[in-house]
Parts: sequence; C-alpha cells; structure tokens
Amino acid sequence: MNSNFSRLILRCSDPKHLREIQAVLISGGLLLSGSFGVAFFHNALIRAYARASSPCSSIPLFSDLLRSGLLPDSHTFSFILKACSLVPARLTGLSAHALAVKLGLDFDLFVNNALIHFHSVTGTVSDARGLFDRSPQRDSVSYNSMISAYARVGDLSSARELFDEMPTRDVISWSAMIAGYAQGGRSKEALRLFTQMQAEGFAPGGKTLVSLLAACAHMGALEQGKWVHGYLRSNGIKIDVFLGTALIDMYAKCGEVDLGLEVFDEMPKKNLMAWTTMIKGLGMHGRGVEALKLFSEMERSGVVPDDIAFIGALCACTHAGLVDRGRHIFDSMTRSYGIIPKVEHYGCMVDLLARNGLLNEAKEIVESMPMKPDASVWGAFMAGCRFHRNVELAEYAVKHLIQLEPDTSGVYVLLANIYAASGRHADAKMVRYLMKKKRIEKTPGCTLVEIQGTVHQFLVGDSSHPRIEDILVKWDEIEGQIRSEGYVPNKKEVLLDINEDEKDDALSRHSEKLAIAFALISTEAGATIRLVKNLRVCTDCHDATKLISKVYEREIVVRDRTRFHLFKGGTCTCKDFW
DNA sequence: CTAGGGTTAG
Repeated sequence: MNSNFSRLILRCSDPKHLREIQAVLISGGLLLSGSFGVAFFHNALIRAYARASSPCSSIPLFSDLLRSGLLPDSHTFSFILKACSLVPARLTGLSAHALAVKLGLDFDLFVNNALIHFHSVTGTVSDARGLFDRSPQRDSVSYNSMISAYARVGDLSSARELFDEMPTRDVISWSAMIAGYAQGGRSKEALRLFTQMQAEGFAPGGKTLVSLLAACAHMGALEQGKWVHGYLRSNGIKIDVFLGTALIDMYAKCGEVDLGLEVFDEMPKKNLMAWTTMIKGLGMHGRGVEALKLFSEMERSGVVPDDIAFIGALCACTHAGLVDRGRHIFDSMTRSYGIIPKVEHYGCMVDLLARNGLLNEAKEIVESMPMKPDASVWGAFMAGCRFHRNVELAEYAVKHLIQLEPDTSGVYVLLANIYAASGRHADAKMVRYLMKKKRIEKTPGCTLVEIQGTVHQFLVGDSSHPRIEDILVKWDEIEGQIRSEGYVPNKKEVLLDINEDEKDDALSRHSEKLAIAFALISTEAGATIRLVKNLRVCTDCHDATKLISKVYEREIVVRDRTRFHLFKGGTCTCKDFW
C-alpha cells in the first residue's frame, strides 16, 4: 500500500493528478503518517510537485512537515530548494538551508548543487560562486549551474572561463553557453559555438535549438534558421511552444512571416507568447490588419493579453497607419483588462500619432501622460517631427532628449539632420561642434547580409571586405543604372559640411549600399537579397533600393531597427512610411 | 532516484 502510493506519486507529472492524490491521502489521514520519523508521502509529494513545475504547491507542504515534527531528508531538501528557485522564494529557501545545517544533514553533491542553483537564482552570482568554490566536490552539473548563472547576469567572460576550464562538458554545458551568447546579443559566437559543439559529436536537443534560433533571428540568418527547422523535422523533435515561438520569431525577423504563419497554424497549443510573437511579426512587416485580426482571435480563444501583447498590437497599428484602431486598443487595454498603461504604451501612442502627422495630439499626450516621458517617448515624438519636417517641434523634443540622454549620439545626429534638411546649415554645424566637443561618436551604420549561409558585415565607409574593389566598381555601375531611372542622390540628410562630390561619396558608402552591391555580385540573377540594418534606413538608401529592385529585378528585404521593408519592382511595402 | 540548459517588447 505505502509503496504503491509513493510510486504513483513519483511517477506522476501532472500537478492536477497530484492534487487528487494529495486529497485522497489527507482524507485517509495518511499524509503525515511516517515511518522512522520520516513523512514518506509528504516527501514524495514535495518532490513530485517541484518536478511537475508546480513549485507553489511544494512549499506549504514543506511548512506542514516542519510543524509536524517529522524530518525531511536530504533528497527532500534538494527538491524544496528547486521549488524555491522556481517560484522564486528566497526566504523559504534560506530557512530550509539553515534548517539543513541545524539538522546536520549530509551536504552531498546533490544538495550542494541545488544550493548553488538556488543562490544563483534568488541571490547574487557571487553567493553562488562562493558555494561553488567551497564545495568539496564539483561535477559538470555544478559547473553548468555556474555557467548559466553568469550568463543570466551577462557576465559571459566568467561563464566562458568556467566552460573552458571544466574537465568534461556535456550537452547542457554547451547549451548553457550558447544560450548565454544568444541572450547577450553575441549571436555570431553562439553560432560558432554550436558548430564546434556538433564537431565534438554532441547532438543538440530542442532547448539548445531554441537559443540557436534566437541567434539566427537576431542576425537575420535565414539559411541557418531554415536548417534548424529541417533538423527538427528530420530528427523527429517535437515542436513545442518554445520551439514554435522561436521558429515564428526567426522567420518573422528573417523576412519570411508567411513561413512563420505556417508554423503558427500547425502549433497544437498556443500560449500568450506564441500569439504575441506572431502578432508582432506581422506588425513589423506592415501587415497591421492581419496582426489585429489575430489579436481579436487570440482574445476570442480565451488567451488574456498582457502589457507586452498590447505593445505588439499598438506597434502593428503604427506600422500600418491605423490611427483610430490604435486609439481604440489603447482604451480597451484599461477598460477591458484593467492593464495600466506604462511608459512604453504611451510611447507607442506618441509614435502612432506623430508618424501619422498628428503632431499636436502627440505633443498633448507627451505633456499630459501620468509619468515622466522617457527618452523613447521623446525619441518617437522627434522622429515624427522629423518625418513631417516640423523643425520647431523637433527642437522642442530635442531639448528634453539631450537632458535625458546627454551622451547618446542618436539625438545629436537626428537634430543635425533636421537642421541640414531644412537648410539651417549653421545650426547643423553647431550641433556637430557640440558632438565633437563632448566627444560623442556617431553610431556607425552597419548592415549584415547572408550569402550562402555565411553572414557578411559592412560598416559605413568600410573598406575591410576582401572584395571591396569589386563592390565599389559594382556600385558605380548600379548608380549609373538607377540615375537613368531618375535617381538623384538625396544629400539633405548628409550632415558633413563637405563639397558636393564628397557628399555623393559619403552617401554611396552607406553600409546597405555596399551590402547590396556585394549581394548583386555574389548571388544568382533573380535571387532575393536580405539585409539586416542596425539603424533606421535613410531616405537616400530607401530611394536607391526601390530603383535597384526594379532595374535588377530583385526582391530586396531589409530589416530596419524597427520594421521590415520589402522592395519589389520599384516600390516598398512600407509605402515610404517608416 | 535527486540537480543544471529555452521563446516575446524597448
């Protein structure tokens, strides 16, 4: 009887069933009955709940146990620590730790590792490191916990140090390190480590591939991402919500939302994150109407949107110019769901209104919002002023921006561009002088392009690429071709006070132009070209790219800082609105 | 037996 019950408990992975079993035990008065001073079922339940990712149910059981005078064993401790790490519940975990010390329990490898993990999640990395260093013995689990602890706080060099020094690495060590690079935005290193992992004969699991897909999404590495998708299929790895969401995001960020939609439609279970990712993906591609349709569908299916989902919906309105829908959604956020708008939501509204030329309404929001507008709010406002060439309001915005972010180059560059575009060259000069004086450097424009699975990087004015000669020759040819289609270099936004020829030159060295020229000489006729930019695309490059798509009969997909542009036959899906 | 690695916004 006893052993049957505990076997049942330990085999059970569904919290609902566990609660049923618990109810039966309580009604039979068996829950706290123990043999040899140990509450048998009690311990088993604590373990099972922690394992079934229902940690909140473990903790009250533990408190019961302590009140009953029966003793937990050291296995129970590792599970209660796991539960406390998951919740997370630092105080309970600490008292458990103290109790274990008081009881003189055996701190074996399992308990020690659980402690390291607990402290790394609920305390500081250095707490965890202290435990790690003091442990009488360490195995790969201890190392792996420390690696992910460092990765979580972004200390990748410490993580890597441990990774390199550990005697034997397993799949999880590799996976933790790859995840660290992916989360820290160091996608190239994530990919490189993955290649190395495979070379050393480790087969990646679903969890590793989720991180890898995030890295692909970040870099716009479609070929790599597709390879992962193929790998999943050919190895029969089930696409759960995590993998599904990561795939959707990867396809969306690599310019193939429709492939993302296919994955989305095939997902049997969709959680909030999956919906949000799909909605945001459509929004980025300017497919706002579809995004909002999905948002309503999500609401109908009973998934309750959170603040982030609303940001997705509002962004979708912005990129598709749906002002009234945006206003309505902003209201319904509080009215229907009781979500109090955060700065970000006000930022979305300001963006939506300002981009659509409703500058005064946007200004009213900035001035009346219940919290202090942050740099992103002023930034959105200023971008709108710039787009609609309202120098006066832009200056007003910039005064606030410079106060909030006195060391960021973007503000100065935007202001100088506004002045230059409206012919106020003396003011533009003044801004540049300020930048020089404050030693603020302009963030260099950077474009990535994937050619046959390899990602190439171009910086503005960059001549480090091995084929730079060919690239420049090609650009001359391109420029000649598009000039005959009506291209006139748009020098308004070039802020350097150099002569006209040099301005042409500065423009022609923009990183996306170099990348496009390179893509044209290294891909077959008709192949789609995909670029990822770190900044917003400039007006001149946008005009040029439209014409290139027509003259060379290529589809060119450009991922901006915030959205996608699909150039085809001389037009762009953003409808010149970004 | 038990412990360690995962996805979205700005």
